[in-house]
Amino acid sequence: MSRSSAPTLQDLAQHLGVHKSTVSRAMDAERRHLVAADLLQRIEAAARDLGYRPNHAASALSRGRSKTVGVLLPDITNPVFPPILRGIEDALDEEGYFALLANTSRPDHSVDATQLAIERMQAQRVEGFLVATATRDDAWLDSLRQSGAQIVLINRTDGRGHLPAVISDDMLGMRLAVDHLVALGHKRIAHLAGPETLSTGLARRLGFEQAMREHGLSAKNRVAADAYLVDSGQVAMHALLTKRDKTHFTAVVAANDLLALGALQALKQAGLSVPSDVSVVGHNDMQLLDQVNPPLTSVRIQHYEMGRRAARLLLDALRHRPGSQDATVVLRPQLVVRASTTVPSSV
Amino acid sequence: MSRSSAPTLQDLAQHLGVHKSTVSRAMDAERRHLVAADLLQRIEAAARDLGYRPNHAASALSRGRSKTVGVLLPDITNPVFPPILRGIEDALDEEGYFALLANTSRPDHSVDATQLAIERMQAQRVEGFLVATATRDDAWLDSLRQSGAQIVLINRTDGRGHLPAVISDDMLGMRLAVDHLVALGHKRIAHLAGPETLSTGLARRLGFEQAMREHGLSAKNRVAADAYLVDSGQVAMHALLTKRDKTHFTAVVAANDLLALGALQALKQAGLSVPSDVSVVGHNDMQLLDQVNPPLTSVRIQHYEMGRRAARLLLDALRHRPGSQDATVVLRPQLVVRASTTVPSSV
DNA sequence: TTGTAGGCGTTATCAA
DNA sequence: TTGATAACGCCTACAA
Repeated sequence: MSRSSAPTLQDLAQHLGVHKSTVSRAMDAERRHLVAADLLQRIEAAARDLGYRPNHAASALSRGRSKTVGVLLPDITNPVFPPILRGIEDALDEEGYFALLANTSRPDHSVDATQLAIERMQAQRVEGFLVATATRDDAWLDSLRQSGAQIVLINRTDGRGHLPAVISDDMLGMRLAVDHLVALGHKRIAHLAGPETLSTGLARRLGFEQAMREHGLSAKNRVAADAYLVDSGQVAMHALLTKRDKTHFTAVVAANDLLALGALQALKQAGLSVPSDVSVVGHNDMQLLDQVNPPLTSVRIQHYEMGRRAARLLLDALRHRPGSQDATVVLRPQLVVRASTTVPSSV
Repeated sequence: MSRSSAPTLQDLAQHLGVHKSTVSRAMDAERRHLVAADLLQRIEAAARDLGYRPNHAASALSRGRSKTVGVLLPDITNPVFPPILRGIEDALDEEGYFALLANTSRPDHSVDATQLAIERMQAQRVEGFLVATATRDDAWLDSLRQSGAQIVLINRTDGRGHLPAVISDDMLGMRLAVDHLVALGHKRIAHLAGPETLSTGLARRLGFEQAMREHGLSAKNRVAADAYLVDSGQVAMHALLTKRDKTHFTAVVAANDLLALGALQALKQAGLSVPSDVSVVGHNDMQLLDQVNPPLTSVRIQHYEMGRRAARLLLDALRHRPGSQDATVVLRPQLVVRASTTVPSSV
């Protein structure tokens, strides 16, 4: 009597002396009302007793929906992504979906990890893609889209802006940072920019320039880091420091927290102290930023919400719900003031 | 001629005038040699042309393997888990597997999130589970195991130690911390313990006690935090400070980095400075710990390796490979000395 | 070396 | 309200 493998609809049906179609109906919330109330109860009881578990693979095959979406991240180990992923999974969870994750940045740049990941995901018949790895010139995004895949971008947009996306208002974020510094009395403010291959790098640089312009200040003091990494920030800051004399600026707005941390190190090495000599502002407000030395003023981005909204948008599209298709959702950042910014010492 | 949906083996076969079984064989590395070389070439070419993608749901149904494993984490947002997950995914990736992730700690403790996650995963027919959420008295783990599921624990063990697990040597970790402090000249060392419902909390407390005993020192100075959180650490440290006079100890070994950060805050509030008044050691060496103030000495755990090895162990079990089944892999931690520890000031 | 037939567990469409 | 039948796409015998 002990079955070696999991019981099926057929087993249940046989056990109850009804047809499997009936049991199938009983299992589906949408069609449960077509089944007689008492029979329904017996079926549910039997399902519990025999420990019935629906076989997703069979259902996926039959209805052509895998209840699965692909998520492309550079690297979950980068502190901005965990909250985004958590937001995605919470939203997917509500509709019974799972995320298939791929970390596309690999130590060995042997093969195109992105392409491989996409192929594996397509074999799994994911119903759509959430992409947090877009650069401004990704060809694969276009061809993926043209193959009919549903896509929602997160945090970054592609070059054309053709794809639906959920991002943070990067221009606004930079304005908040600049306004804050100007209010403190700063006039000579430098920008530690991110890579311009990423939409965030570009948008934040533009945002910085515009904000400075609005205050009638020069935005010439700039370097770009080649990646959003602490080391890159340190190198870039160092370059900025040696390029000009040290007192050429009294504050630095970094395009990203990791860059800001690198800047902190470079400033320290140059014998400058933060914030008394130079004020520093980061971007993202990632975890533990309140514990560093000094606690970093930063532009807080709604990472969790970004993931959640993106997943919702994708699910809406999959259900052919009206939901703001082909829309770009722009979330509002917020300045978090901590100890790394203060009034300029030497005016 | 344009097909609306993805081409199948059947489509390919028809296109080539062969039978779908032949095409099926050509697609499988294990049985490819049974197909004539020239035919194989034509099949591969056609597959490329038509853009054939294997349908995973169909193959999963047919062979009863989903190529998917379930991963249970408390919360990916906790900084210890991203590297573990990355290790898991890198290992799974190599064998064509995907991870289905569930964050079991939810703001609303409405229903048992773990139970729900497991059910959803079982419906997806995951082939096994990687569990990083075990407490020392989890009943569900036993019943899951008894239902025939393959399980490998990560970072924490269950109470009985019946299940295969990959953990860090917590006793050794504490000894490294204590030895370091004793070598610096500390004699009165306190322990900021973690919850004893978790195997790590217990093992680290025992490790602390044993290490102290080996040095002929008293291990009486202890408090336990109720969770591995900064706030809990602060509260617990505060309790320890008020319970006795402040100079009752010259160093604190925390069971976890977040607790150590909380301790840092509590000490600061009490007007004590680290490390000149009190030395502090953390555990885990999570990211950015080198950026906090002061940079924290900590016991580094091989998180990435832990995830990777656990996933490998599970895959080995699934393949019925000999692989050290039912074994517990214990990884070696390493002390990372930074600025939060120094010689005791008042001896 | 290739073809045939049947089944994996579920859902959809009809018919009763 | 329930039952019968035929897919869904692939895989595994077994036969040719």
